[in-house]
Amino acid sequence: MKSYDHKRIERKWQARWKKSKLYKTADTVKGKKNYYLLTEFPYPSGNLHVGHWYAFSVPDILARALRMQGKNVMYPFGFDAFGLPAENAAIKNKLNPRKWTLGNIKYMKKQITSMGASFDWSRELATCDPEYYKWTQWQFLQFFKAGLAYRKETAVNWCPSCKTVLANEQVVDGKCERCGTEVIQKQMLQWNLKITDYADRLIDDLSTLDWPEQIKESQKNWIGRSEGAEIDFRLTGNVGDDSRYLILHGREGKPTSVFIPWLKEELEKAGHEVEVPQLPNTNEPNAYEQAEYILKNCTVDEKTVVIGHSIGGVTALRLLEKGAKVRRVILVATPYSGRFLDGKKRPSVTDSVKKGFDFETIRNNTKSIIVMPDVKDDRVPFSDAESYAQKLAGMLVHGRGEEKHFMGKIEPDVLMCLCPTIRVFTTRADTLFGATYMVLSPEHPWVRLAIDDDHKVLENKDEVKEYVTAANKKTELERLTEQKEKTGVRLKGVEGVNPATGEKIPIFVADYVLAHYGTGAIMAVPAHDERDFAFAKKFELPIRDVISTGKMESGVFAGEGVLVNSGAFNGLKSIEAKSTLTDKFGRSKITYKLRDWIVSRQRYWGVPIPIVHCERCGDVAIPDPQLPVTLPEIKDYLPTGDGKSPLAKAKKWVKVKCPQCKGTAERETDTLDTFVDSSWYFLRYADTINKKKFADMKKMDAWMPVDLYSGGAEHTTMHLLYSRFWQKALYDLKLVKDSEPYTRRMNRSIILGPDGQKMSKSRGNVIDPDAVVAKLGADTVRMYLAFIGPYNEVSNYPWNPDGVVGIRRFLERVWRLRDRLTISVKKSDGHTISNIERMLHVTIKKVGDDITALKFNTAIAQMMSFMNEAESKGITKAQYETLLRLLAPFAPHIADELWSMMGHKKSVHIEKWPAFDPHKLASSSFTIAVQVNGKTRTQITIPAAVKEDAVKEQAETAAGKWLEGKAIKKIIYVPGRIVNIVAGE
RNA sequence: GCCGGGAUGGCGGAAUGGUUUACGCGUUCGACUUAAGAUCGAAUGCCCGCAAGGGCGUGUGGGUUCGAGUCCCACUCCCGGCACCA
Repeated sequence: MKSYDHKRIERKWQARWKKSKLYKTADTVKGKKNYYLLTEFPYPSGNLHVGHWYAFSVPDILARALRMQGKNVMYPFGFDAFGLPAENAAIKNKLNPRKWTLGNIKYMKKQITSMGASFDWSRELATCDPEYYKWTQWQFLQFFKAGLAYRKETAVNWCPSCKTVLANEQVVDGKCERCGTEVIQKQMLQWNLKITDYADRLIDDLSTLDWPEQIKESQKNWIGRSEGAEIDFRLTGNVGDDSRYLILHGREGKPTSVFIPWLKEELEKAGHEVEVPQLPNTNEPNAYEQAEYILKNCTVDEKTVVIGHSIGGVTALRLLEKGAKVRRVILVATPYSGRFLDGKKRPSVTDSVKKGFDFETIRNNTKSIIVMPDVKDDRVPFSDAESYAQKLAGMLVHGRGEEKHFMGKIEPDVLMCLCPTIRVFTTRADTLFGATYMVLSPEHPWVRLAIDDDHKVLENKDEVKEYVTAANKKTELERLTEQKEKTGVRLKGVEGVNPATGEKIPIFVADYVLAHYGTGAIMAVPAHDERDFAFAKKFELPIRDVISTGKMESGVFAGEGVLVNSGAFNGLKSIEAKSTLTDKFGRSKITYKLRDWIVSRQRYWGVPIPIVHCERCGDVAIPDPQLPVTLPEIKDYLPTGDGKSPLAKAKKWVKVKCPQCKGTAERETDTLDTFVDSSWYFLRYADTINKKKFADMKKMDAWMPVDLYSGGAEHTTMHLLYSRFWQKALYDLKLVKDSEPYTRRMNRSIILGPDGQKMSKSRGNVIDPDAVVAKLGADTVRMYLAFIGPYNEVSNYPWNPDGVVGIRRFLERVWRLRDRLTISVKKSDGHTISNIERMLHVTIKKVGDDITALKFNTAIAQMMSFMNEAESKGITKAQYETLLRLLAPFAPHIADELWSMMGHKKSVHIEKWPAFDPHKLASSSFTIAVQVNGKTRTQITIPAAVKEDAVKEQAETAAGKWLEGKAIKKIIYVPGRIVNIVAGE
């Protein structure tokens, strides 16, 4: 007969499957359950490597097996087509990124076809297709309208080589993940997504998922939730102790609104006089009227600090305009120019707002102005605060509201701005008695305030300023690596008050305290914190042990202890002391390491952010009918270098009419991070062709959540976290029905070169799959990759060129076996099952079980064992055909060829998966081990039906040699396994 | 430092508390061949022994058990995540 010609066979069957549309998946099939098998879609780099084969052809085994087992399986394919390489190629070789990408996709599709994978190509997608990114933009705008997308000036990771902003996840060891260049810090206005709002749910919902523990742990670490306490430390010294305070509430407010009662109490506790008037006409406030009212009814003098919340801040400014002279003005979540982020106007307030201010008079009538917007405010645009701070020559403080727009009952940032208090975060409230000094980060708002303040708060302002300026120049990494010694400067003229002991303690600014974590300020407990200890040693600060460790030597860091050994809490356990002290002096607080997701990229080849910047209306969403905002064609893809995207060069495109006021405006020129594109592609697969929605709800319902998602371990804290966030955000907007996208996830291993090293051109150890396929066939390559190790565990497997040959041999043996099939002979006794029939049923069971468990390697091993037996004993036509059906998912081409050679007209891939007969699994007799005192000595063969006593007797006889001179104490018989004779002297 | 995962022949790996090393590769011997390759058959954990057989073997040390790769305790090393995160 013909020999196994893989080239002919693979070409033939790939063409037939395509022609008969064998893998086109309907959304519903009567009587079949849907199963959504997803593998991470690739970037169209232009060439298929072994990793792609491993990623796509091995899960195809599962897809095919589940189909034969009666599931309606969707196994889709697409391309993550936006991103840097296309642009780099464009810059380097003067190619159009679109043409380059589309060319690569075309070529790769051809290569992928050679895998013989059962992809449903009718659902193919590419993220650079306007029909796709129209919906990326649309979803982004839903988030924008819901306040989940916002623009903020942030210190961002900037790659000087790629000339773009990088997400934290793209910075590895302080270097650009892509090009290895040292990343620097740069202040830029960036689009952010509020993933931090979802931190708790992203952690808590992990428990509902069938994911490997390793991935869950990684995500938890990344989010970094830690439960601790915030404790307020009052300041004393040159902090304007004789100030009196006038608090002006906002629209629809009163003296008991929001944080006002709390703030009043806190200020009075510190010994200040506080006045909170009830302003007139709060429903439709008129700032002029309110200012008049204050002048008439309240005390306003040069010791007065005026605090205006929201529209109350406008009143404060009008007050100064009218000539009131005050010590300081603090605008909390103010001012706003009469428009809101949602685009709605509130006409009743615009009169007294819009009129424009006499900024000069205001500046002259106060010694300082602080503008403190809430960085997470979703009502008042942050940019308003920036421009007002500039016009007022005021200090801009990036505040953080407990509630958006500073609407919380307690707003510590407001109190901090007024000087008397610094709030610290600690997980060790039990060590409060040991806090002997405080440290603020160089970026701490109060430090910025103090060095800019007209008042003489600090006695060594210049020294502090110098330190802060130097620290700001460095990146976090530089601070860490450049200096092993702790540095810092004491803030002279102010002291903190330890709320537990009442003692006055020094305050330092030092860069070992991080600005973005907790409150950016700490209470230092040198006896129980290594870092504080090092700092205290250097600056000769007191070290007080408040936890009895028994190990404490004078001046030596004591580490963690058990019992609190201080004043009122003597003998209390740490945990008890923690909660007691937290309740008494602070409040419990949860912090996260996770930061918001910066999504803007100063790059051409990405999704344009569908926003228009209008002088009058601010940031305005592009209306739905105008979507998608398509990428304009440009000539030069190089970034401008000043932080702007190459899109800024498309002048005609940039200039638009504001959709709201129809005046001239400019388009946003940044594009979206490609992780945005991939945050929802799995939803689109459910309904790739939909022109009215990103996907039809019913169709998504048919497929989502994904049953199994296979992908690379490198996406654990990036794509996997982002897409979970995206799904939850869509869920909250009622756009999808599930709050989690993937039920089961597995991370895939990496295929190394034959030398055990990562494949790379420079090492010369790259395996070209096309070459191996040409030589040995796609079936061999697929099956070898499945055989190399368990698929559901992360490891690194070297490609063994000899090992591949082993699989090819196996397939050749299956091919040749067809010529040696025996004729079925009925056993005369009719009861006993032939050994080969028994083994076939064992194989059916094991192959099925192992595929479901993603242990393709042992499934293949079982088929090999069966083949070994089949070759020596011979098998019947029916048994052979059963083997072909088991082989079909693994080696689809050869299986279909042999199946048709057996005389079948239809493809083996639409056959039913063979069922095993449980009665046929058991052997009629078996060999068991005989142990003496737990050591295996010999074996006996016994019939299946034999009684226990007979087995024991037989074992005793067989083991006689090892029992000489010993008394048998006990015999343990485990049916089918062992007999253990326990004997002694 | 904290958290998670792991360590089994020459190699990739199997193994519900029950014959350690299935399956494949490699190696050795044999058959076929002028020869090589391919193919087929046999052997293959280590040590001692002509053999029968014996001893030792799943990172290290202990424990539980009739019996431990598997369960418990302590440790070593490797991989992954986080990390001046208070």
